[in-house]
Amino acid sequence: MTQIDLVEDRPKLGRKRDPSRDQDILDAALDVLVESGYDGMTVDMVAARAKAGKATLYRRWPSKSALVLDAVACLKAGELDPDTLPDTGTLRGDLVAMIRPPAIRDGERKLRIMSGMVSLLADNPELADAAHAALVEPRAAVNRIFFERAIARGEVAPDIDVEKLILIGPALVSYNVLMLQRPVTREFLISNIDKVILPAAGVRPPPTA
Amino acid sequence: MTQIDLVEDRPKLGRKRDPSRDQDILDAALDVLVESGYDGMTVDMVAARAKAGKATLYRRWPSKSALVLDAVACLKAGELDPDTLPDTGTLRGDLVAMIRPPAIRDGERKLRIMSGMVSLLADNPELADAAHAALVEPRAAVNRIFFERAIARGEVAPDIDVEKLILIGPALVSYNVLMLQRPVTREFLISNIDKVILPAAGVRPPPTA
Amino acid sequence: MTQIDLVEDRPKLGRKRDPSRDQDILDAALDVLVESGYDGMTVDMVAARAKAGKATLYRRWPSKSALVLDAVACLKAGELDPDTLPDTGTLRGDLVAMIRPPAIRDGERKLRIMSGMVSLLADNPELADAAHAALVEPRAAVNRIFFERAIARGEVAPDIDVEKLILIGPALVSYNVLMLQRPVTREFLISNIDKVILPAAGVRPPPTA
Amino acid sequence: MTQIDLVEDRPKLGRKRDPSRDQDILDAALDVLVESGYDGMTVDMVAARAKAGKATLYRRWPSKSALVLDAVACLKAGELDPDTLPDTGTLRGDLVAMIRPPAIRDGERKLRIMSGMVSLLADNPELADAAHAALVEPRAAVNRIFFERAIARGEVAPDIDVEKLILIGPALVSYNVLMLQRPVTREFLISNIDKVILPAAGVRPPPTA
DNA sequence: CGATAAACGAGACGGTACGTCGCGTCTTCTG
DNA sequence: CAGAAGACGCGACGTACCGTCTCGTTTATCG
Repeated sequence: MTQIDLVEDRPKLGRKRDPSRDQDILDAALDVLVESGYDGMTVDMVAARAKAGKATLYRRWPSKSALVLDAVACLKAGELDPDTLPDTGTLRGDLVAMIRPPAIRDGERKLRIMSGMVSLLADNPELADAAHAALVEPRAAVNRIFFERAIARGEVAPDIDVEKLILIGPALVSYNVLMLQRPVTREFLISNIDKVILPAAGVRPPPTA
Repeated sequence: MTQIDLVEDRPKLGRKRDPSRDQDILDAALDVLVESGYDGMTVDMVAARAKAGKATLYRRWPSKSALVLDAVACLKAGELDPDTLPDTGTLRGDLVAMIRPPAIRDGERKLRIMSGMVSLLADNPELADAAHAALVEPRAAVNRIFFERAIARGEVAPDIDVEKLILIGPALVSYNVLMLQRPVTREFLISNIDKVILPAAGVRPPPTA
Repeated sequence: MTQIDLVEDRPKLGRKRDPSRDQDILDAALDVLVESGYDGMTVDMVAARAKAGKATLYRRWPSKSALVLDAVACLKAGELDPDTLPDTGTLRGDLVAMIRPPAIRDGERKLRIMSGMVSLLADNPELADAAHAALVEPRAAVNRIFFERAIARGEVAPDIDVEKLILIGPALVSYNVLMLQRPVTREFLISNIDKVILPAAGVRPPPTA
Repeated sequence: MTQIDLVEDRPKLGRKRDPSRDQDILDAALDVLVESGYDGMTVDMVAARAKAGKATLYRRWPSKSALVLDAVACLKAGELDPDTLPDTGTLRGDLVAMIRPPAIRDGERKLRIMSGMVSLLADNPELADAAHAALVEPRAAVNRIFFERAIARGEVAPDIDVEKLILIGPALVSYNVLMLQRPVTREFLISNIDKVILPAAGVRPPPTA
């Protein structure tokens, strides 16, 4: 992702890079990142945890920040499997069904990981793309499916701005976690749905909300 | 803001702190911050730019992050003067009237400055409060005024969650700038108002939108 | 010695270098050098032993080798005090009187220390001068005194090449220790005097030798 | 020399070692050694220069130092051929006849090469032996022949310490080159003969010296 | 003659030391 | 005494080298 391969048809002499080292190192980097935070993380820590030499790391990534970003990019959990998505018959039902403790924890973890890297994104546009594809897009894709189902059902108008609506939730959560340092609770997520997302989608929330 | 004064009644012996140095240093810090980013910024850079010694900086702020945060906190432009706020008679009119190129640029600059500090917030709750008070609250307060006017006018229902609504805009903008690295355009801000904020407030947007 | 001072009349602002650190560091360097040898010695070891930061070392010496050489240059023991020199009345007596176990051990130690640095001398002529002044010259000066006394006594001809004669002993010892890795014994030193130095000086050695 | 063959009766399967690589590598090692000095030399440099892989080097020599020592050991020029030795009829004539510009240059080159390895000798006694056999002994052997001739001629007493006398010259030269970093000149070598070696041998030097 | 075992060039690997740079503190001198 | 200048202890960074291991290829001997 971050290392650009310029070679065309080099005869590939010499020992090949062991691809399994990549994953070992990325795993180690994630572990250390979660435990120590970006600033507290050390390249030597990662190398030691992965039982690798520092040169092996720097042969693959040009800097600590590139390594960390790649590690985060590989976080994409498998929650986006369309077969396991809930299908409750209503947009609200689907959105609420996605609120599960494991998902909350996973999202909060991702966000805290991201927090150390926001400053890196400004200098590396392509890294921002990678982070987006890895962290944002999977969750947005789930929402996109829900909205498309709702449009097919006639539950929401077909001319709504789906791309904007699917980002409202992530945006509100990110803002609360990163900027306001508030925890993510089920109530907060449900109020986001009922008070912002559904109205924006033109859906009347249930009277109890 | 961040520097806590523990002294009570020190006889203030010797030379007194030159208060003008504070502003010089903060200005220098902002300059360097904007030019080099948080990670690229050095305390020595700031001291040299302000023609100050490092000890003078550390006598006033306990760390680089505190200094930077204070510098950012001083960015709060005077736009929140209630007398200069637009009053167009409609909620949408007020919100749209706040979209002015200088404000956009200023906000975008603040956010990019903030980007380097997101990681600091996680470790320093009080810094998070300070950042919130300095950067988020002023803009939120303006929105709060608009919403309260709209409630007084009967334009929106009095039971809406004002505190949540006033943060939708900042959240969407932050997310787009920091996470997605997208520029802030007038169209984007207006679509936020018409497609998210106003529906969430229960106000029917104009048919042209 | 190794750090060349280019300044002329700089106003000497800021904190001064603590000269006592120089000695602490040199002492630590010598300790580590003797314990671990040149190749086994680490800059971090020296810094840790001296309770100094690596930057403090590198502020004073441009490299590990320069530091080590300076440390060795400071080895000059005070054995060359003219007042404590033996004066036996004969050249041979004086030379033999200098053969004392402590001096042998000290000389052997110096040589072993030097062994790690011979390669450094080739690249740094001025360092070679320093090493010579510190390690060779003191011993040579003692010999010079003995020969001048002998000349004054009429024991040796006044036209002998004193500068060459005073180096025969050090040269033979160095060669045996460094090249041949042989130990320095009293017998070896005495045979040097009787079989090489005295004949070269035109003095008939005693019949027992 | 340095590589010890432990095999007994291995069926010598597979491809055999190409003996020509040995010399290529040693030549490359010497080139790099002379150009860069011992510390500046890298194993990769040698391998690249010899168009060999590092494994090929390490299959033949256990370490960089062993390789270098072997390379130096192969420097032994053919000057020790007894048939080509001068035979002038006097000890001084023979010794002086060995002073030829090519020999001076060769000796100086050897010594500078040796300078990088002195530190290795302390840790590797067997390497010291090898170095001695390769670099010292050939020259000493020539001197030994000269002295034995002189004894046979009755020019010197038969009870002199030949083994010590033959090392005076090498010792003085080594000391001047390695320690004092002085060049080797014809005058220096002749004065060694006339002022040190011949007196030590009990031979009266010519009155002109 | 084909299989097999080892040597070969190339270069990735784990490890370790180097020399640099940044942070936050301490020291010296000047106003 | 505050303040500018800068040295200090500490520790992470990114580089370079050593000696080993792994590729794919070449070469010699064995079955």
